[in-house]
Amino acid sequence: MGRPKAGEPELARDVIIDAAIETLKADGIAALSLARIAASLNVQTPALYWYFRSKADVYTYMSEKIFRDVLDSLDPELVGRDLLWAFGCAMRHKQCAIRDAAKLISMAGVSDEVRTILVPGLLARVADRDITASQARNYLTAIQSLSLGWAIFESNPATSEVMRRSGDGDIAYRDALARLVFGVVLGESPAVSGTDHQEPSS
Amino acid sequence: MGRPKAGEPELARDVIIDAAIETLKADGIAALSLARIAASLNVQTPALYWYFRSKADVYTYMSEKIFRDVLDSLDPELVGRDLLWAFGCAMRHKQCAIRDAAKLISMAGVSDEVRTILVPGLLARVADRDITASQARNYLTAIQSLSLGWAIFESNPATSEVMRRSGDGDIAYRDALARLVFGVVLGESPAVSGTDHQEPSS
DNA sequence: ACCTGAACACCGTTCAAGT
DNA sequence: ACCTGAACACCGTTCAAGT
Repeated sequence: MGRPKAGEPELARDVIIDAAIETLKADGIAALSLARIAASLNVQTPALYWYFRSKADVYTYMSEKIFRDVLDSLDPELVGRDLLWAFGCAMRHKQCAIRDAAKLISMAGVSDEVRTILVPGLLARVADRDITASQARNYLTAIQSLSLGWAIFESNPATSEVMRRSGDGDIAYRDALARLVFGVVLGESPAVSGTDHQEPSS
Repeated sequence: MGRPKAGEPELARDVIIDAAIETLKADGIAALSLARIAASLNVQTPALYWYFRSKADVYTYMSEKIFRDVLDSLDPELVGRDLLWAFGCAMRHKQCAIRDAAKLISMAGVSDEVRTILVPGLLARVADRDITASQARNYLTAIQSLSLGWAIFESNPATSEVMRRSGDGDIAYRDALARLVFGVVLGESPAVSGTDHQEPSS
């Protein structure tokens, strides 16, 4: 391993992205360098430039992969506010599962796939009976903003100390999410099929 | 300039932080290096290490300065939800005024001053008649998360293209903020003295 | 006390060269 | 087509040395 191959290639875009996300999980975004990603693949750093144009490019596709995983975890039956709620829960679930995922997303660009296919597809499912296309965009922006900001706040040890270090962070998040999505003011979660996230069926 | 001084010092923590924020405004966070900050002060890079322990330290105090400016812009009479609303508006106003302010905050640490004085002071003012201390923390977390995430989303050119490129971003933000703070579902801004931000009176 | 100059390890990126 | 090795500019950080 590590020497030029004459057979099938050693790397692939998916392999690199997966390794990058594993490195992110393990060491956080501060340590996420191309050198470390390459080292985890037993490859020299410039090898990555055959598959990606820049480090920013790697970030973009890491972000796409995370977003796609979130979408895949959603019940395809869901529409409207129920879909928004499930999306908000799944987004938070993913950000808890991958360390610094929110910071990665905040630094990363948006791929063509996400911009022209995934987001429009999601918006189309959200725009149901009583939600216009414009409202769908606004709701989605609010939910993504809330989940992104919340994860970033929680990742800061000083902040999370201020903001209480018990297990009620989830409750507080779901409270805020419910206010954004359903307009309810307090307490009981709305009646939603699959109030938690679902794993992809594949 | 640039040579060791025998008189009063050329630098000071405030001067450095101000120069850093000006550099941030001008060139964005990607170009915010200690070398650039030092160059804008006609000083060598290691000089900054006399005043700050690390680049992270500089970031922390840049963030503190921004937070303090936001707090200073608030009407000291405000309490409870009215204060939360004004804080959410002022936070957004500041993030619009300083490029990449949200990304800076998301990367920066929290200073002792912010953690032990400014935030507790704000929380004490928020916890009014019908808001407990615990609810105040949760509300504040939600508002800071929303404003932070919103600014980050808007800063991404691809995202803001998807999310409509008209001037209604402000309306959408205030809508979401109103749902978080007051629980109202749509439209009219609540009756609040000073629905916009105020400049510091000093 | 306050700042410079030189040095170090690390990084992203490019590119000729190997297979 | 796919990967290495060497090189470049830049970065954060340390530290002895100057005033």
